[in-house]
Amino acid sequence: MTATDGGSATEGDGEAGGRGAGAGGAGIGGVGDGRAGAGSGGPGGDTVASVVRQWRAVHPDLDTGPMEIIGRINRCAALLQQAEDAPLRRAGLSRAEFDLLGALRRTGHELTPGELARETFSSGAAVTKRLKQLSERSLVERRGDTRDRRVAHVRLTDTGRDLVDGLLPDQLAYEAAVLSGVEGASQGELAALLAGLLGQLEGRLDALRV
Amino acid sequence: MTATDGGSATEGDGEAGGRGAGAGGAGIGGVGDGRAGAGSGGPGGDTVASVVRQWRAVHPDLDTGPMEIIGRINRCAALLQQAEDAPLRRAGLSRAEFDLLGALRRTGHELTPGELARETFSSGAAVTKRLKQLSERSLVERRGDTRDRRVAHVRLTDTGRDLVDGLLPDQLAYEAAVLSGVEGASQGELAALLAGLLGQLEGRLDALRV
DNA sequence: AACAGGTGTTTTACTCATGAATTATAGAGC
DNA sequence: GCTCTATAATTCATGAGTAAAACACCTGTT
Repeated sequence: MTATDGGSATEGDGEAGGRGAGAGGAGIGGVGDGRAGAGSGGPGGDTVASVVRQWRAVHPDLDTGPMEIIGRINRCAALLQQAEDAPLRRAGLSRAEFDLLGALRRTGHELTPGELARETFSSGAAVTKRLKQLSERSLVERRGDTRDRRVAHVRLTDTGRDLVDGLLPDQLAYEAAVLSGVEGASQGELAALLAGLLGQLEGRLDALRV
Repeated sequence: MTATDGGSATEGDGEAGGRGAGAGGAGIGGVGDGRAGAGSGGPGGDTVASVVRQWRAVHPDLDTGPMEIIGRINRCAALLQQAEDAPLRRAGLSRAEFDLLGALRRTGHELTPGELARETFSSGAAVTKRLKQLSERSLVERRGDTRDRRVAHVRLTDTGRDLVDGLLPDQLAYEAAVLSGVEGASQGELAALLAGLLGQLEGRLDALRV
């Protein structure tokens, strides 16, 4: 997120912790958190709307359209990340750890550290560290490949599997509650529009990485 | 983002930073980055869709609806954050730094460090550090309050103002390019739906923070 | 005037994630 | 068999961000 976006992302998704973790900045938006003084999103507007108004007052000639989408996505992500992990924290897991366990659970088979890194969108170093901690907690196990001794295979222990399976319904219920303010039909539209955008982004980002 | 979300946020968002910064994890999604092996989003679907399919295969009884929205928001935010800062990096600024400068520019007046923290959705300590760096680069200046000597007032230097004004059009053009794959009418719908969601989140999150 | 309590900012200690370097291994070409 | 290159995982050094402690200062009360 950038100052143009009126939102913050965080630090990292799943991943970025140092930063991450941190929730991103406020973006062009630099919107603040709702408690913010400046753009508290007056009557009838979210904080991004008020940031956009500020920018338009200063630069009336610029097309602020992109901010209204990108800023809101970043801002929503930042807020959701704070909210989202309540059920996880009760289980003593970080989001990144749950992501890793979830990747193993949903694929249903062993994964190598490299595959886990790609799957969870994080660096190999981060995966190495998480695997160490998770295996100390006996949630995952590693075994070496018999043919290629460079590679390891990671799988969930029974305990790990049970933990994920127990947590998942809580997490989904929590997320459903977070979204409950949005009408059912709108939720469907939103999901569809986001799918379109995401498809474009996933296909094109490399090309745009100027 | 959590494993339920099929997306990552990155490296941090406005607020939470530690986390952040990193590009978040892949969420229940743990979707990977598009280059990921597993859920490469086969024909006709983004990566979140394929993650959702994996979860449904394993837990057919669960309602995966929330993942399709939250996962995509997180994943979009993660990808946008990587892409977004291309113009910024050319200027030698991080997003967080640009957010801070942008807050000063768009409000049009001096802000205290505390106000900047709220405005950019980050911690006071982070603002202190950024101000130090930005003032070493002569992009901002501080002055003490005459009445209350605890507080400082920060303003853009002319150089800082010019930098923001020069960067903003590039940043907006870049964001417009990123969104160009989405039809104009859909962009409007998307912005409106996100505004609705964000309004809900900003109003309700405290209540949900169980 | 002195104190108690509160607020704004900075400092400190720590965490987490990254990229680059490192180690160990595989496999192709000669 | 030996060398060269590529790949998988781990370790190392660094940077960003946080929370909490420390500081500095204000303000109301007695």
